[in-house]
Amino acid sequence: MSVDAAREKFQAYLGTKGLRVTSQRLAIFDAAFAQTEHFTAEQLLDHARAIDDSVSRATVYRTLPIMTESALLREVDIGRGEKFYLPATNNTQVAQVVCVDCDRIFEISAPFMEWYGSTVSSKLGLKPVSQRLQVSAQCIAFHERRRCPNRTK
Amino acid sequence: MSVDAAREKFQAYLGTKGLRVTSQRLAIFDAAFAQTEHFTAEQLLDHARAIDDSVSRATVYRTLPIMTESALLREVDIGRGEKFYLPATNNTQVAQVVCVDCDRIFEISAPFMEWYGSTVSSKLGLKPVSQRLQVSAQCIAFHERRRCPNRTK
DNA sequence: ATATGTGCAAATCCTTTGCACGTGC
DNA sequence: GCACGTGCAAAGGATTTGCACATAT
Repeated sequence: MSVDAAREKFQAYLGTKGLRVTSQRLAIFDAAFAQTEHFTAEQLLDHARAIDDSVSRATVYRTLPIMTESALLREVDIGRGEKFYLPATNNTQVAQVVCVDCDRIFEISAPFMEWYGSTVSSKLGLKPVSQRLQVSAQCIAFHERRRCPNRTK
Repeated sequence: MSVDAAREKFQAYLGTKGLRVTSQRLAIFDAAFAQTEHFTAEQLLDHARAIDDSVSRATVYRTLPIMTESALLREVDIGRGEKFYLPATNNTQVAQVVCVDCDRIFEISAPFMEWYGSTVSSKLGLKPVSQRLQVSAQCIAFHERRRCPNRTK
């Protein structure tokens, strides 16, 4: 989905929910869809402010749920205090591999995850809503040098 | 492993690490191993204080990492703000199914998880450290009544 | 016109930490 | 004795919220 198509989807979603299209929400949207990596709320605030410096932290936090509910963003919680976000693709069956050396998050297709959720839930008399699979891992070759080849900073 | 064996393991672990056996640590240990369900730090504090009312919140938070490092407790983070703990079994390949209606956490054996972690990590040139698989699910039969058959409270 | 949205700062929640006193070894 | 442990209260970091003002529809 192109950024333009996504932006239209965002505006359409706001309309159907009786929510308004504001300059701040558009700035936050544009900032989010300019990202190529996972980002935090704080990073999103910085980028959104570069577009529209009236954007506040509160509005970022209020807009993120709207963008995840409308399936424009996917939220990734790897148990690190802060949550990460990513422009959503149509594939929701995705696992994360987190490098403990560089903290980078790799998204990996995990097509069996949904099957597993159904199998296990039905045994308990439950209906699966979502599932997450996360692997923590460390660099092999570079571990002794205390440096990760994936590290960018 | 019996509670007595676990308590000895705890004391042995403290010894090898140059840590001391204190009445507070023992009270926290006993409180933890008296639990049959997942518990939070706050709940553990309550139960530990019933055994030894000098136990403080700080000591609970300082003791929990010791008990997880020594593999006596397993920490379960389901992305709910607070972490849950459980006396550890020898099976670490366990997934969680969380009922969104009653918040109850079910532990399910997931023997393939480790295999998956290795497979995916090695493709990225990483060495798997740990993995977690969690399914959110809702009650089928009782959902319309807004009540969960698993709910205890 | 008015229901929604906004920025600000204070509040919240779980967890961690500095410090002076207490205690196992 | 002294290193390690403790309780208390304050600090911490991410997120949420109350309020008065602003604005999209």
